[in-house]
Amino acid sequence: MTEPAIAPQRRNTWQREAVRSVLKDESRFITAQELHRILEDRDQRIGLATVYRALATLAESGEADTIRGEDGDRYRYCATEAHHHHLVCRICGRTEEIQGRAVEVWADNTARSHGFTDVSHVLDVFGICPDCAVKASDAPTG
Amino acid sequence: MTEPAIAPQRRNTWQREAVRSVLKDESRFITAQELHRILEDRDQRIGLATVYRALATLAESGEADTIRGEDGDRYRYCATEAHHHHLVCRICGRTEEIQGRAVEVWADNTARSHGFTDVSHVLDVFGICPDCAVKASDAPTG
DNA sequence: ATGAATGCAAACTCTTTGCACATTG
DNA sequence: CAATGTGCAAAGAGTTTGCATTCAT
Repeated sequence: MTEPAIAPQRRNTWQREAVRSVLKDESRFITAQELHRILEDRDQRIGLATVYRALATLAESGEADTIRGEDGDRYRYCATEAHHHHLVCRICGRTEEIQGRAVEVWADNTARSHGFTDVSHVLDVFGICPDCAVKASDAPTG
Repeated sequence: MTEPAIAPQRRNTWQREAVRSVLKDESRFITAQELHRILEDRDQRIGLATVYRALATLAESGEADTIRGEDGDRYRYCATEAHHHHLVCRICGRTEEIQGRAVEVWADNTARSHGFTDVSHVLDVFGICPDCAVKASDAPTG
């Protein structure tokens, strides 16, 4: 089913480490371009293409999670190896990893009852985080 | 909170109706370009930009659902007005609308326990539908 | 009539790729 | 030293937009 795929060797370059580092510092999903700009602001000169490639590699190896935003793919460092979901702040983007055994079971059963097999699912929860809720109540009407 | 938004007027053009029609015939999420090609195959000459605009309008009004695929945004006609999720065949794309009260509650509670408010969520289930499962078992090894 | 919708092409944004050069193991 | 990774710029893919024209109301 899957390709013979000889596991490609991976070299440790400072670029790749820099990308990983930024990802670890962020608690939200960010785009390749955002990450690239962050590195430039730190005077870490790196090619945009390299950032794209590094992120793709990290995602492929499971070190990072991906979601598609309206402005492109977003990446986030994975704290948990295990299957999990995300609780994302609609305003600041801050993200927390959450789990829900019940949901896994529900998804599985529902799909099976429709005759589907090989079931998987995507689930993300959105809301406004405590910090942003406070700021919002402070904000003027306009 | 929301804009004053004077409800924009909508005119009934055959183009918009054609897009709606294709969408109703499909049981899967399709891209603007796919839909455009389907219309061309029917000798319905229509601008690609018009298809994009029509789909955006339908999505905005809630008549269609959207998801982002790797080849762009995909649309599907909404059978249910109410909140629902999708069970999508990973092979043929066929999609069924499903509901799960339990999941709604779980998402809400989980988010709240993390201090999040104004909660919403996105959930899609993927699998292989009965038809495709059969075809797969028929298929040769290579 | 009159303004919303269409069609076309140009413009845009995000992402990928070809290739020469630099690096890692 | 051989395979990988990097950087840059050009190419791709999907989507949006400006504008003159057409059409629904």
